[in-house]
Amino acid sequence: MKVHPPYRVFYGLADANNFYVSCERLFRPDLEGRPVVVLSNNDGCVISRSNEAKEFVPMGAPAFQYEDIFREKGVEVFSANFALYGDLSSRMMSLIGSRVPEMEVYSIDEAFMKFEGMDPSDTEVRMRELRRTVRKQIGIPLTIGLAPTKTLAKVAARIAKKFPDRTGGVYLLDTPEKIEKALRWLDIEDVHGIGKRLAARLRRMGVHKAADLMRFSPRQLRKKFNVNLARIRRELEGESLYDLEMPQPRKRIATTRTFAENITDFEEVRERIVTFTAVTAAKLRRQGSAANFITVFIRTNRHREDLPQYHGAVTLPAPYSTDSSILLSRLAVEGLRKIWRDGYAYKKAGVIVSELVPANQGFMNLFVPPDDRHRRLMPVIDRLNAKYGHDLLKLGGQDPQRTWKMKQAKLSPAYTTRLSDVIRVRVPRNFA
DNA sequence: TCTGGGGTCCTAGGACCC
DNA sequence: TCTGGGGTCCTAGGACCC
Repeated sequence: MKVHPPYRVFYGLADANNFYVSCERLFRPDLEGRPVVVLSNNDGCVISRSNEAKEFVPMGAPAFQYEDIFREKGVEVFSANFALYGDLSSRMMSLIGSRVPEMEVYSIDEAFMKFEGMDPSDTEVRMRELRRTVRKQIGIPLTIGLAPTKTLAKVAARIAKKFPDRTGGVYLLDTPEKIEKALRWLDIEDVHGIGKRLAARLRRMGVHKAADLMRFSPRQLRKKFNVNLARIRRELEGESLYDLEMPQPRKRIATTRTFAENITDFEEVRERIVTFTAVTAAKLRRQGSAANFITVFIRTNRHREDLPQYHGAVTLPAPYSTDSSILLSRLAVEGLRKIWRDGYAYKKAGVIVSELVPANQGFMNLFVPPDDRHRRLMPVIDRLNAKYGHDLLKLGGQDPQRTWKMKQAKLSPAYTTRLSDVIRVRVPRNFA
């Protein structure tokens, strides 16, 4: 059922270009026009690439396999600096939010917008202004797509990004003709919600472009694949099914890490698990939730076929809904003891809390009263950590020396969030 | 030697109930 | 002898996203 114009509602997608790389370039303008990549935790794999680097580094590439190429091509390499990216992201989002009627922060570098009852070409003009403002005030280059549905706004943004010269970084998909042309151009795996697996199955059925999906009715797609693909098809035809979403509390919160080295010692893993739990509990408190279950897992390096493999996981119920670092850590260590097997080289571990409820109206277990002391202690810990840094207050189970560290060989300074890292500008005496 | 982390939703299949 | 069928809940695993 094709939806015809005039479209009353338009969705916009504002998408930062190569966001992490753009954040690094902000303080290193000399890197403009040069190949730059940002690596994941532990300097493991490539998670952001400048346009120049995209030519020879695939997304997700293991960094150690590309060291020679980085050297040859003169690629500037950065360890991920999430404190910096998070801070720039929230500045960017507040600025965007102040310039549009409705916005949904979709990810660290993307926001959906909604425009109702407005003239699309006026909106386009405003989006070009917004793009300039963000570039000027935050320093981050944006791409913006506008269309009658969220899925099409993604398509529009992709076109704007692919043809910056012709679009000026903003593209409006506002007529059936333009939409059809876009869908004939767009590869099926580039449709939002269609991943590698689904794309492979679709291509085997002769669906190579987004437009080819229209040969199947939503009912057929639902039957052969799933409801989601049926919805995607309808959205691609201009029928809006996905509205802006308001921020919801997380249903699960996790802290997991790959270790820089293999660990065989129980005490070392236990210390990390306690730290992961403390971090998780702090995230829990920040969103005002309490958990009913905690999952702990440990695993060996799955890429090492020459070593014996083991993956252990266990989920334990809390005696009552809790956000206490102390109680959750106790449970986590109890779980770790259950899954621990001597003789393996552990490479990764993590903690996940689930079945979250609002902290102030948690389900009470009549037989195990919540420990009120923790309830008063935790906010104190959070305030002190916020004020003096995360390493100040630790639980008994954490190593006060913090003997372990992520590998972060190429970390940039925390320019915007740590006073000692703020850039100093020297102004000549006779300036201005 | 070195291969990320944090989320969401959907589906299939088993258990159980009436 | 006849061996139903629908609903619900739960879980594991798949698929997807950035």
